[in-house]
Amino acid sequence: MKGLKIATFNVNSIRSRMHILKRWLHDSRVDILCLQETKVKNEDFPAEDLAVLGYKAAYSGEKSYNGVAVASLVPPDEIRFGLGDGEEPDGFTRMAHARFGDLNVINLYIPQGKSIDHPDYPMKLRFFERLMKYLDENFSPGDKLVIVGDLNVAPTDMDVTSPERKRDHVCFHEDVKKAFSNLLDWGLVDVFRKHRPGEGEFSFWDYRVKNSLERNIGWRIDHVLATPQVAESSKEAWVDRGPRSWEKPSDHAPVVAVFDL
DNA sequence: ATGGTCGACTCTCGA
Repeated sequence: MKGLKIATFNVNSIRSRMHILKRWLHDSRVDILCLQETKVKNEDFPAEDLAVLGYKAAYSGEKSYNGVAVASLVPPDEIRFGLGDGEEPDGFTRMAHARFGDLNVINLYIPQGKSIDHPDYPMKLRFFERLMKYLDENFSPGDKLVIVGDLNVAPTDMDVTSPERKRDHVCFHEDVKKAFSNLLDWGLVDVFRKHRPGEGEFSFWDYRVKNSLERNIGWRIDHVLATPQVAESSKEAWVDRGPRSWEKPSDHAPVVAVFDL
């Protein structure tokens, strides 16, 4: 497939972001959109609004927190949610695995971790380990696999403003950066970085930092990773800042990558 | 800028 567009977007509540999502999907016509932090129970998911735009959605959410969804112009052949390893939290609202023919797409909302001395931080690191196990058990680097989502880690000094002040941050601590690099070492390529080698390429700008978007004080924590043959087929990648400047923006902007598979 | 602002929900938590 030529020009297959895959995108990831942490919407921070899909219902309060629907006006943005509709406009953006109308304009972008991405083929596969992976959403995080939908913050909605399945019974309240706005599937009909997406269907009107031609998108079929599969979703797994809960009240107030977390929630992932995969919206696509062509529905996946198969989709499952969670890590399925019997461990808690099972990631049911943090991980989706969709298969489109021989292309596998994993959509992740990795736990943020709160602070490095909070129990959620080791839980976050454990989540990465469990993800690695999932990859080992289901794939090899020779398979066609794309992993996208809010991984809640800025992998290098280039991926955050003032890295020297962020060494103890749960999205920049050396242990979580190691977890990210373990993913790459497994056999994944940072597709966004491949196409965008420059500084200041962020996907998240904190609400709490005044005029963070205008000053570009942000983080690159939303990622598109792919196995080598898929990465090799990628044509371009970008952060779409449009939705971030629209009315009632999310903290995050969509990250888009195009593949000729 | 150790403050700040959203979203969802009971007022405080998560990010």
